[in-house]
Amino acid sequence: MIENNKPKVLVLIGPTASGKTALGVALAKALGGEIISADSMQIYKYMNIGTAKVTSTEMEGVPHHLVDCVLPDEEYSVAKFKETALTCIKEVLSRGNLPIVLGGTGLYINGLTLPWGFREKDDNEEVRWRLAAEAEMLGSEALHQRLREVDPITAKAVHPNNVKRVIRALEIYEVTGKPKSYFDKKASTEELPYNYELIGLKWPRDDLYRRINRRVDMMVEEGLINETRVLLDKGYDWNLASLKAIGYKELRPFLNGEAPLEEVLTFLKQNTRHFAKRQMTWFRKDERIHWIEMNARRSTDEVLKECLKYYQRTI
RNA sequence: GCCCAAAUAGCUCAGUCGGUAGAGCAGAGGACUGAAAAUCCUCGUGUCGGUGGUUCAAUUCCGCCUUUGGGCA
Repeated sequence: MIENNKPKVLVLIGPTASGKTALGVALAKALGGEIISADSMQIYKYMNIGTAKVTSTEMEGVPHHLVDCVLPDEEYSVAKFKETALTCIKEVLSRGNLPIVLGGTGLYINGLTLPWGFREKDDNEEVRWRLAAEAEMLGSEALHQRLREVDPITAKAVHPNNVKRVIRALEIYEVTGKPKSYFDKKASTEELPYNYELIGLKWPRDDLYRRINRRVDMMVEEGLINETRVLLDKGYDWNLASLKAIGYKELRPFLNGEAPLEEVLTFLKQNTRHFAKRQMTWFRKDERIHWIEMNARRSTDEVLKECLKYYQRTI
């Protein structure tokens, strides 16, 4: 641990259904903290059950930020997240409280806690749209070929089939006139304003999968289907990034009368398991993370104590 | 009881005109810098139901048995 006088920020990560929400509240109460969510879906309003958003009773009076503050059809991004999260952290610190960043969106966690400097706005929906149409017409290989010409470094790192990322790289080039790899290199010199202490929750695969399956059933009991209907009634459509969240998009065939509920729920559980696996892949390689071994027998109190012990050691 | 069909990877099923077999899904591993709960990449040996026979060689052809469907009584 390098000694400096940067303020400490606690970061709690883990896959879905790992118990972050409850532990976050417990930590905040023990340390005088406030929660700053790093979750790309809990940010949206009207999406409560499906995103397993904290309820006001679960908060137990602990302030939660960056939850429930963007409309499902509003544009959002890592860059915006980083900007608002940094503002939030500053405010929490000014109140003399500990900022606790909590979430499972790996991109957001890295965007905030690694020296990823985001420039002035460099995304452009129109360009993106046009490139997508071109990909459709010319094929993904042709688009990748074009990227190879303007930015061979990025082209090498992105698989031709990953059209979305090929498009993004070309978009950066069109909007800024410079290749993506140029910015990636440039950003790495940014100095971080805080000492981020990362704690991760690690579950045995089987246990986590069982928790996921159980939680999906609970979501349905709590009214997930109705919540989805309400979103559609409000005029939000299936093409929005928000409606592509796990828990909503899987319900579509059922709501259209094309598939029985049971079938659709099996698929939803499966997608959630796949997602959890991807989250674990993302975080596993991050050597900054201090892992807490979870299992069904450990009480929240015991886990809390372990987290506190680790946190206090870093002071 | 008789007739027909099926039996191959955890599941659903291809296939081998006889030279020991491959897809999808599941599962596992991985990538990730302004959509990320998104997007994408890699990984397939299993008594080819059992048992006898024909054959240099049988998962493949033939007989019998078992199980599961379906039909006829």
